[in-house]
Amino acid sequence: MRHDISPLAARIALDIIGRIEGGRLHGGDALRETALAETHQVSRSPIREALRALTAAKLTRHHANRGTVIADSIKPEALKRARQRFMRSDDDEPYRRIAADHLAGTLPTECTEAEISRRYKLGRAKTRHIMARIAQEGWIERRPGYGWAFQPVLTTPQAFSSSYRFRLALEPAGLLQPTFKIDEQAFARFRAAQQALVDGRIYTMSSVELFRLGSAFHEMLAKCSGNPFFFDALQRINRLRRLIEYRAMVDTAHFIEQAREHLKIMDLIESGDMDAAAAFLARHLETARGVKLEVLTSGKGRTDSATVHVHF
Amino acid sequence: MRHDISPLAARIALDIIGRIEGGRLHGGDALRETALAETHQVSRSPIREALRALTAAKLTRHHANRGTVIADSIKPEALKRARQRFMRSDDDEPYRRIAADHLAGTLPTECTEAEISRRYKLGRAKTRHIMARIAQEGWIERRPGYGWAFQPVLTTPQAFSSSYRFRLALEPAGLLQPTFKIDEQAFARFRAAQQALVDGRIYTMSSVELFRLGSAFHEMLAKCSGNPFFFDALQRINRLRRLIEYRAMVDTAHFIEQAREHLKIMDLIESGDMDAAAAFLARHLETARGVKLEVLTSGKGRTDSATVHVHF
DNA sequence: GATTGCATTTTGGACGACAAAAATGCAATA
DNA sequence: TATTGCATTTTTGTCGTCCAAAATGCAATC
Repeated sequence: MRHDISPLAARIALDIIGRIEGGRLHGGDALRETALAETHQVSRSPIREALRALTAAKLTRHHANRGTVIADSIKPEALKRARQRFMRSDDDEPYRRIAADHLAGTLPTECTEAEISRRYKLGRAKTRHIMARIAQEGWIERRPGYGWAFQPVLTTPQAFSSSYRFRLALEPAGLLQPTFKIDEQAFARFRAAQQALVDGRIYTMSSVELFRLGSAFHEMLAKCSGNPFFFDALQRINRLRRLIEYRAMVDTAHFIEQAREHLKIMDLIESGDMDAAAAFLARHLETARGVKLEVLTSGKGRTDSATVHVHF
Repeated sequence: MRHDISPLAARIALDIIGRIEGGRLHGGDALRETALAETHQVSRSPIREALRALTAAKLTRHHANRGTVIADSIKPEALKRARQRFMRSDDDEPYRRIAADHLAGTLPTECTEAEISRRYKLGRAKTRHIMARIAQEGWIERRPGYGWAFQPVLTTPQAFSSSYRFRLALEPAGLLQPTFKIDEQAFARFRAAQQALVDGRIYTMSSVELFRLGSAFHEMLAKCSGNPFFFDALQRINRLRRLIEYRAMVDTAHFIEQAREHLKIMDLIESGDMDAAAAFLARHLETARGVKLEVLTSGKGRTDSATVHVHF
C-alpha cells in the first residue's frame, strides 16, 4: 500500500524518525501536535498527516482524542523501512538525468526548453523550474531570443582548476574571519564521522556518500566563519562539483589521507591557532586539486557514461 | 503613439542607438538585416522590429525592398528621446518597488506570495518570477509550508561588514590568479571614466550612476582574473549592494579619492607588480568599508524612505 | 484548560488554452 | 545573387481553472 504523503509531512516524519534513532524519543513519549507545530514552524495540518503516516507504519500509536505516542520496542529494521518510504527524492530525478546526459555528451550544446520538455516527458512548469535551477548553478545560459546553451561544467581541466583556486581564496580566509566561532556539536559530529572513515568504514561507503561527507565538512567550516557570504559561495560551488567530481574519486588511500587532514584541521582550530589552520587548509586544498586534476586529465577514473547514470 | 516593441527588439534598437552616439554609425550607412541578425545571434524577426521602431523614431529611413539606412543629421536630443523610449525597465520595476518598500520597512517581514500579488497588482507568474529572483539574491527565504520571510539585507552593520570582508578575501586574490590578463580596451574605458570623475564630472552624476561605475570597475577586474567563479561571486554580492549602498553615498570628496585609487590600481597592474596591486586593492576595500560603515551607523546619509523611492 | 477532531478558508502548484515573440522558409525584388 | 518582404511554424510568456496542501477557527473531549 502506497501512502500518499505530502512533502512537508514527509520531512516532519523523517525528523521524528531521526529523533527516535538518535535516542531522543523513547517508547511511550507523547507527540503533541501543538508543540511539534511550534518547533517546525508550521500549522498542525502537516503534523497530523505525518503522525497518521507514522502510526500506519507502526512507529507510533494513536488513541482517539488522546493523541499519539511513540510505540514500544521499535525494531531497527522498521525504522529503516519507514525512512526509505518517506524519502522521496523523485523531485529532482529529471534534473539528475539531464545532468548525466549533459556530462555524457548526449545532449546538444544548444537546445530549446520545448525540446527538453519533450525529451524528458516533463510538464512545462517542471521544465521551467529545472532550467531555472540549472541556470542558477551556472552550467546553462539563456541565448538571446530562444533557447539555452549548455556551458562546459567542470569537465575541462581549466574550469576544474578555477574552482579550486576559488576555494583556495575563500576557505582559508573564512577561518580567519573575526566572527569565526566553533560549532561544538558540529565539530563532534564530523570528528566522529572522519574518524570512522580512517578506521575503515570507508570501504562500506559509496563514492557519492564520500563526496557528500567531504563537502559537508568544508561547508561546516564555512558556516563557522559567521559570514554568510562565505558559506553561500562555497555551497554554490559545491553544487557544481557534486555533478562531476566523484569521477575523480578512485583512490581510497587518498580518501583516508583526506579524512586525516580534516581531523588535523579541526585540531588546529580547537587549539586556537587559526593562522596555522588556514595555512594547513590551503595546503589541503592545493594537494586535492593536484591529485584530482591528474586523475581527470589522465583519463582514469569513472568516466564511462554508464557509471554516470548509475551514480546519479 | 505608444510603440509596442518586444524586449529583444528594444535591446537591439538601444544597441544601434549606442553605435550612432559612439560615432560608429553615420548618416547613410546601411543596416543590413542579415548582418545584424548574425552579430546579435538572433533571427531577423526582432531585427526587423527594431528597425521599424527606429524608423518610426526618425533615426533611420526605410525604402521598400532596399533596406534601412541611418538618417542624416540626427539631433542629439532625438537620440536621447529615442533611448528613453526604448528603455523599458518595466520588467523589474515591480522588483524595485518591493525592494524599496522592504528597505523602508513598510512590508511585513513575513508574507505570502498571494499578498505580494495583490499588493503590487501582479499576475501570479510574474510574482513567482520576482520572488525567485529575490530568493536567489538572498534577501528572502521560503518558510516551511506557506509564505516567505524577508531577511535583513545589508542594513545591519554586521551584515554590511560581512559583505566587505568577503570582497576583501575575494578581490585581491583575483588579481593574483595565474590566469589574470589585462583587458586593454576595458582598462582604457575605465581609465577615461575615472579620470573624468576626478576632473569634476562627478558633480553631474547621480548617486546611482556613481555606484554603477564603481561596482563595474571592480567587476571588470574580477573578469580579468580569468576565473569565472571570482566574477560570478562578485556580481552576486554587487546585486545586493546595489539595493542599499547608495544610502551611504554622501561625500563627493570620498568619491574623487576612490576614483584616484581606482586609477592607481590600474597603474600598478599595468606595471606588472600584482602583489602591490593586490595589497593596494585590499587597503582600498578596507577603507571603503570603514567610511561607509561609519556613515550607515551614524544615521547620516539618505535613509528617509522618500529618497529610497526616488532613487530606485 | 489544554489538546485533539474536524470543517472551512487560503495558498500555491499543475495543467491547458491562448497570445506574443522569435525562428524559419520561400517568394519577390533590387 | 544578395537582400528584403511575408507567410508559416515553433517557442515561450501569461492567464485562468482546478486541486492538493497548508493554515485557520471552532467544537468536542479528556
